[in-house]
Amino acid sequence: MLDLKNIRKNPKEVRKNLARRKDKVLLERFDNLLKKDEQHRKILWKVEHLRHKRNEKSLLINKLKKEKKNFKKAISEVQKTVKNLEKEELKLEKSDKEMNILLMRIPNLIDECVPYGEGDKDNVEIRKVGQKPKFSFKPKNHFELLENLNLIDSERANKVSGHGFFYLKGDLALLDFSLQKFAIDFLSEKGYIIVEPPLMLRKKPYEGVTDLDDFENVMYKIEDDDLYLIATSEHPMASYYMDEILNAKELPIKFCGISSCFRREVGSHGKYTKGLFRMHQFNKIEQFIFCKPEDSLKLHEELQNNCEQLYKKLRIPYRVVDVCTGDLGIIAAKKYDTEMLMADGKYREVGSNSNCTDYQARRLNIRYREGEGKPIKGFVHTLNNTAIATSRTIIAIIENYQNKDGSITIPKVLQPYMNGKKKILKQKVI
RNA sequence: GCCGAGGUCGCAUAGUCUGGUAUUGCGCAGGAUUGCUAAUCCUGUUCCUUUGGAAGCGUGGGUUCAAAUCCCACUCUCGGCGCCA
Repeated sequence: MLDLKNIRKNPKEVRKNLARRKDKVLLERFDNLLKKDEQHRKILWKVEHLRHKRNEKSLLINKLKKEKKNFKKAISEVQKTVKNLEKEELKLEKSDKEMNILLMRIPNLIDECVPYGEGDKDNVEIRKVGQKPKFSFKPKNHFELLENLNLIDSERANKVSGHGFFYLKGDLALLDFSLQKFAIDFLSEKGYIIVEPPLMLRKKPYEGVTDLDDFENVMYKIEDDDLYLIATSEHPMASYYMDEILNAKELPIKFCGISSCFRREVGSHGKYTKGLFRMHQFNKIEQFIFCKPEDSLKLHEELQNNCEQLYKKLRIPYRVVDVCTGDLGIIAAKKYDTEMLMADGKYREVGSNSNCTDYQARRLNIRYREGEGKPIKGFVHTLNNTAIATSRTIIAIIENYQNKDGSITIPKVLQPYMNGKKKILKQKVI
């Protein structure tokens, strides 16, 4: 959510920033917001005026009552005002709701250096790291490899849970755990606090952390309860401090979240869906930071550096792209995507690093002050980046580390986590 | 799940029975005073179209000219009991 006061103060500047997205509908929406705000304040003034009239009369009634004078006439007089007020208050309530929805749908102001583009095709490559592996044979897709090794069962998962679910078995399940522990150890050493959050959240925190459209397309709702399965641990970590005031002396606060993630993935059929790339449920180690506004740019780079170090240690070729205006989404002011090289020679997203500035914090009402007893200074900045999403990283490992006989070499850094095993071989059928 | 107590502005606290300007202290900001500091005093500390208004007492309804206060529902926290991997 943007600061309405700032919009009122600098409507032209805000409009200019939004215009960089080259989205006509958005600009119309923004102009509509400005118009609505003007109307809204008129209604507000009217309501307050009527309330004033009523309050004055109320005081008079009280005075007459105390003086044991007749107050019946005053009451019948004020009733007209009250009726009128009720009408205007309904208008105000409606206008207030409309304003809120409009404001919630205005995206974050984008950082100056974000490149312009219409979609993910226009993202700008910043760097490419690692060598493309050379195979003396035609490399296979991870799903085929995993099926041949008896490490995955999608048919039985489909039978019991439907499309998009899998049983990971044997060394594949172990590889998943190993990747998580590898990332946890790395971040823990850097001082990130390990957090295992709730896997379900109420609607209120959810409205704070994400775009409203996500409710239909992404989130699973728990029937009979006001609860949603989390789509990423970013969400429970961001809402951890909801409605709280942090002490700047404690900032930045760095979290390393561990969780399964649940996504409905509505409308993403046909987009490279075979196998582990798009699952309804996967595991992710996530980095999350609360910080002072002046530190967020620098920490955004730190988060980026962290995940790149992990990928370098795993020796998987990757590239980093600067996400363009059209692919940025609503919450982030600036975003880097990290993409790993897959067997078909294409780079695919494995992690996403967002600087949300104060947009999320304003929605969640997370403020800070310079010290105990000092006045509230403003909203904190929040940032999040994937450390390792196991499923997608597993794809990259399987496809980049495959051998001619169909076995998979385990990356050196993961071998200690895999009981010293160096290779994944065909498992017994079960 | 049951019983009990509670939720008041940044923090603490009074008011709730018996409806009538939300009290007081602390913190913070600005000003006055003062060799400096401290103390003291004044104003402010949410929103608005600011010589003035309005709102705000966990949330949402209701009753009323008027609700922190009365009624209903919900929610969270704490304590006790029950169930439980």
